[in-house]
Amino acid sequence: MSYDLLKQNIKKNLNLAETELDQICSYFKPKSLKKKEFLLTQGSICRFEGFVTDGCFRVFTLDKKGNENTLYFAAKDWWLMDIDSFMHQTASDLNMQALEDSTVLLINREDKIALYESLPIAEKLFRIMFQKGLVSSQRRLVRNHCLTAKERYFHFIRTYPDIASKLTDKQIAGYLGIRHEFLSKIKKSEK
Amino acid sequence: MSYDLLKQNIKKNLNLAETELDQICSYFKPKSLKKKEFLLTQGSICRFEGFVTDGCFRVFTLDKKGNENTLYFAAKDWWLMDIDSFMHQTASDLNMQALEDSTVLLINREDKIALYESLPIAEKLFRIMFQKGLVSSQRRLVRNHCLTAKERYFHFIRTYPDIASKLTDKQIAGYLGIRHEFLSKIKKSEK
DNA sequence: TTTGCAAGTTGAACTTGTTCAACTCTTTTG
DNA sequence: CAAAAGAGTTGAACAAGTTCAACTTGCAAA
Repeated sequence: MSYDLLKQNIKKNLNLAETELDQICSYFKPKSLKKKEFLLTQGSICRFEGFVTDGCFRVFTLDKKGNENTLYFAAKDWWLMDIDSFMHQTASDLNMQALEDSTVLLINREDKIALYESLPIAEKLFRIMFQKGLVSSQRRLVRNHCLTAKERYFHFIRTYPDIASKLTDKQIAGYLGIRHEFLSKIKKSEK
Repeated sequence: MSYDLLKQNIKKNLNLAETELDQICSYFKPKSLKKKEFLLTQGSICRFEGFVTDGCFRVFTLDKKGNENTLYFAAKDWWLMDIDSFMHQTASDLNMQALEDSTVLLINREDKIALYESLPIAEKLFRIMFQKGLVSSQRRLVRNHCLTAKERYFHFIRTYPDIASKLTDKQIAGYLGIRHEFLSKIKKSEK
């Protein structure tokens, strides 16, 4: 059952009682998407926070030059959200596209607020989750400055081999912040 | 009084009662540092979370090549912490140096845990704070990929003119992820 | 099966940013 | 005040990454 994966994920952050886990899960509704379908598009308002139970998503923005810049990938057991757009109900800068047939568990804004109110320990859970998210985002910032594109590429495929194997080189390049032609040259140079 | 600034900062995130604000503040102890003094050095364990009431800090890592990569600046009314090292009491990758004579309010780990236990709404407060921190970190990641060094420079000095004015070009370059010689050329090219 | 389209490769010319060294200008500090 | 150290500038050679165009390869749809 897909809620088990969500429960396991939560328990990695905070050890909650089974009833609390059930209560949290009760707010989440499953949704399936076909490959290439969008869960969110730039300009619209993000009305959910999501947890991937199957498949994989790509979260990216389109800049003025038309480049697709990937903020992160969300595979099975990862969270998926536009925090800012979800909290303030403002237009999102992000696109979320399924890279394969995928399923997510979604919670909407009213239910998220209700969850925080009915189960105050959920605040701690998400406090811990956002804390961890901030740590990894800051680490990535530092890596982007200290490492060359080649070093970042090998760091990525070593750290997330399972995700990397599902991606095209174009998608990986969009995450590394380089053009796919250059990634092709990187791969040729050291093999 | 310096606790007023902390209270105002907290209220920007969550509207708490005066007694709750007092309770939070009671855990924070002031500490003053002279210009160039370090609040934390790479390799040691971060035993505090801090809030700057006066002065300005630079939070950076030293990479293998000897480059100082600045993660962020923390001026008056900003928070200052190594989340990861503080939570897990592991060696920090960060250095925190006062750029001028400065004062911070510090809370240690035991007191932070006690705060969360005695005042559960503090979880919500920090959940919101970390959420906002994650949003701005992710925005910066995207900017670093979409914008050129020149664009990032002008974005920085326009967004944080008060902080930028306190910094040397070397320090700004360390934040932008470029060498200070190149920043010098950027400034010459468009003025 | 064929067609077509997206993914990946390659080369050449180009732009962005680095490196190093020499120099000037300020700011500390003894 | 003098001396030294740090901050900023400049130029020339270089390295990293981009752009564009042409080509190949793999894959999906009719």
